[in-house]
Amino acid sequence: MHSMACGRLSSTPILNRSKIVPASAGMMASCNERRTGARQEAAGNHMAASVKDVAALAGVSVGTVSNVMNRPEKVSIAVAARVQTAIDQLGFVRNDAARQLRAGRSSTIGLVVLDVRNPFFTDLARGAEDRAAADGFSVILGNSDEKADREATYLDLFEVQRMHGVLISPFGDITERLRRLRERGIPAVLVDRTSADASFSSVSVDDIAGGALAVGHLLAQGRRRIAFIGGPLEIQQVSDRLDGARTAVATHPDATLEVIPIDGLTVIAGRTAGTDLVGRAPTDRPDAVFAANDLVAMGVLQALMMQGADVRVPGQIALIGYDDIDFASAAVVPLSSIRQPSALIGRTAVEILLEEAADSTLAPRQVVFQPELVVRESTL
Amino acid sequence: MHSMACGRLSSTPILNRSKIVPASAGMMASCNERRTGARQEAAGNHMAASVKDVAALAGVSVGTVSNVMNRPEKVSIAVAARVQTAIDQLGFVRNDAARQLRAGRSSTIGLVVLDVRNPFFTDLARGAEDRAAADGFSVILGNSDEKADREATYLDLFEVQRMHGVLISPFGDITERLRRLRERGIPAVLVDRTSADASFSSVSVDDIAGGALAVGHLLAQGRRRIAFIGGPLEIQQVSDRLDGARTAVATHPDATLEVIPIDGLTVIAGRTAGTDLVGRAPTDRPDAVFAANDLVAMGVLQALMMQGADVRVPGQIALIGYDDIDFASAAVVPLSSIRQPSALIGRTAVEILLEEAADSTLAPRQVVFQPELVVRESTL
DNA sequence: TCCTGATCTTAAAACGATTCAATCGACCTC
DNA sequence: GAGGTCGATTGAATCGTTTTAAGATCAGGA
Repeated sequence: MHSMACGRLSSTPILNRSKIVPASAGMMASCNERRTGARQEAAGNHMAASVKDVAALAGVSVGTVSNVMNRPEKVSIAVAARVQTAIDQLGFVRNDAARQLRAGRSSTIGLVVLDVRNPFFTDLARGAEDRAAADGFSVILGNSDEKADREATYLDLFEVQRMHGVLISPFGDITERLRRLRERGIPAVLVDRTSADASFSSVSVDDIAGGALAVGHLLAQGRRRIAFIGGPLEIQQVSDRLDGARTAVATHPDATLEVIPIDGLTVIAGRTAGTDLVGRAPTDRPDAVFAANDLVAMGVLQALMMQGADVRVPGQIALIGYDDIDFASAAVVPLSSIRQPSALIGRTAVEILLEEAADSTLAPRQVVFQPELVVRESTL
Repeated sequence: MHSMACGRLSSTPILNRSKIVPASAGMMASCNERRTGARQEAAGNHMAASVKDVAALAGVSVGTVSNVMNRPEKVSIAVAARVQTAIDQLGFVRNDAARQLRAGRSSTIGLVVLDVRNPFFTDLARGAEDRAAADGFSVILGNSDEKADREATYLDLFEVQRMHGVLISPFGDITERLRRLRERGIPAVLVDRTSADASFSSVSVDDIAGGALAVGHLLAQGRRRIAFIGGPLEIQQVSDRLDGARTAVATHPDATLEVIPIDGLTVIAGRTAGTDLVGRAPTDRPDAVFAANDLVAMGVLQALMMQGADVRVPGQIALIGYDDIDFASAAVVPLSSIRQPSALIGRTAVEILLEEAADSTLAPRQVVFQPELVVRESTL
């Protein structure tokens, strides 16, 4: 491990069938290393100062130094000032490991999300961080990437670190694992998912309401021949959104709902379904499409707007997505969508977590937020 | 903090001018809370077991228990088995705070990235995690979101946690801050950026080469009237890519480079520039476009492929982007792009970091990787 | 003067894992 | 059987902070 030579490391594997040509032929990822002659000032490492050093410099006891930092009201202003000066002078920074050891647990909250690239989760994380910071807690973020082993690795890490608590959008069934954490004094709150047996608190969004909201909007715009494009239906979120769509359609006697299943929530799958619509006789087409998420919606939009396709959005077909990702507003025709209150979910989850961490006898709670409709050009 | 009432929390602020309609009128984000009657099994919290408990149960000393976990070769098989049984039986999990306190520093590496939504950084993080795990280290991820205060908050956290080391794609000029960390024994390695005065190791990608690679490919495809769309040029990455483009064009006496500046690397800006091209007389149009990144390229593509526009890609205009984001391959016309070896950067950075953590006298190194060309339909 | 509080400060005992010098056996050799 | 060697095991010291009971100092009232 100590002899990393330039170019010895293997390159990233190629992920698809595209032709790849490295910049300098012969090496997948060649590298160029430069070493500066300057070396670090020898032994600048003057052993990080401890409370003991601060106490000595300020001429007080270590207990007083601790009080200055944690309960300033217990110490006279004169002494506090003297200690503060010493702290600044030595550049003292508290050793959190020692603090945690004494405290019995960390003042950090662990958050594991399914996909850190998804703006929903980053916004959620932001909300959690903000709320945690207000009470002096930090949040560290783990990305399970929908892989059980990665999820487990993070939970292990959080356990040895004796985290204050854990927020998680679970991938598999991990209630057993979470139960064990709770026995150790580490509470957990589920985000974006509900706990099957309600044994853990959760904060989630009502996807059924979201589906009803989307289709209700299409109906309110005068559309009647609705198509739902999404799948696979095994995904809870997808089937919930479809259920919502059904309930909305049921309120209009003359409205119909066509379900067009696809095999994944991707742009490509959406485009395929969209191309299919383009190929139909105009009278056979729906006059509105509800896509299970924004990626699918963008695929559909691409197909409809393609050169040669004679379908106008929203003229002939109104289109609405779900999730309100950044790209939704940057689409050729800005996309209407359903937005989830991501940051609010994060904030609320932290709030509940902190309460449970403070009082482990609290009964679990299930909080369900309602999504919001974002109207843009694609449904006007 | 102990009395969170449903609905008391304020909703997320609205980010753009879109019309927003909440699902249930009157509340921006209404919520629905359910409380289960069941309460936690009283006092299941049987105080987490410590080495002492394990030692007692196994009938050995604490030192031996520690040896079983950290230097199994120093302990007889019989005793090791006995201790392991005790560990399993008690569900013992090491308290990392105590371990760290004794060790003097954490076995965790901190990583701060500019934008956690950017696949480049998540791939980089993945590479870093994998490499770190191989040596028994963990990586925790912080998202500075290009905000100096968030960046500073993470560095503070890493300092009190006495991290083993820090990887960072810096936002502002933080060499002073990093120098302080280094004095405390926490080395830092810059990723995706080079250190101005070479006082820190860095692992980055050669954007000039990337620009040359992109345009070289266009020229090799027989294109001669190249346009570069990107901006603002103050961004180092943008101007480097443009410089690379210039050097490539200079190798062909009959090739020309038109620079079309835009005010941001967004889909919208790209579409505006693209619409401009569509408006030109066909003979005034370039026959190839190099967009400063994939978002811009997608905007350009949208404009060119729009209903009514009579421009074919790659027929009339070849198009290449930069970064190879997921969307690039899912575009209407799959987009050629320049890929950076993200995971490799992460791996290498960890490798260097671990070396420097082991030997603080090592001179800083600058490693520069070469990007790769990914050819798809848009340039064929 | 002495006592009573009030206020501020101290010293020592935790917290839990690691480490290292010391000890203990067991076995071998002379 | 004494001395030596080697491996396995022990136990006390250690890391840096927080906490707490006890101590010190001072002011004011009896």
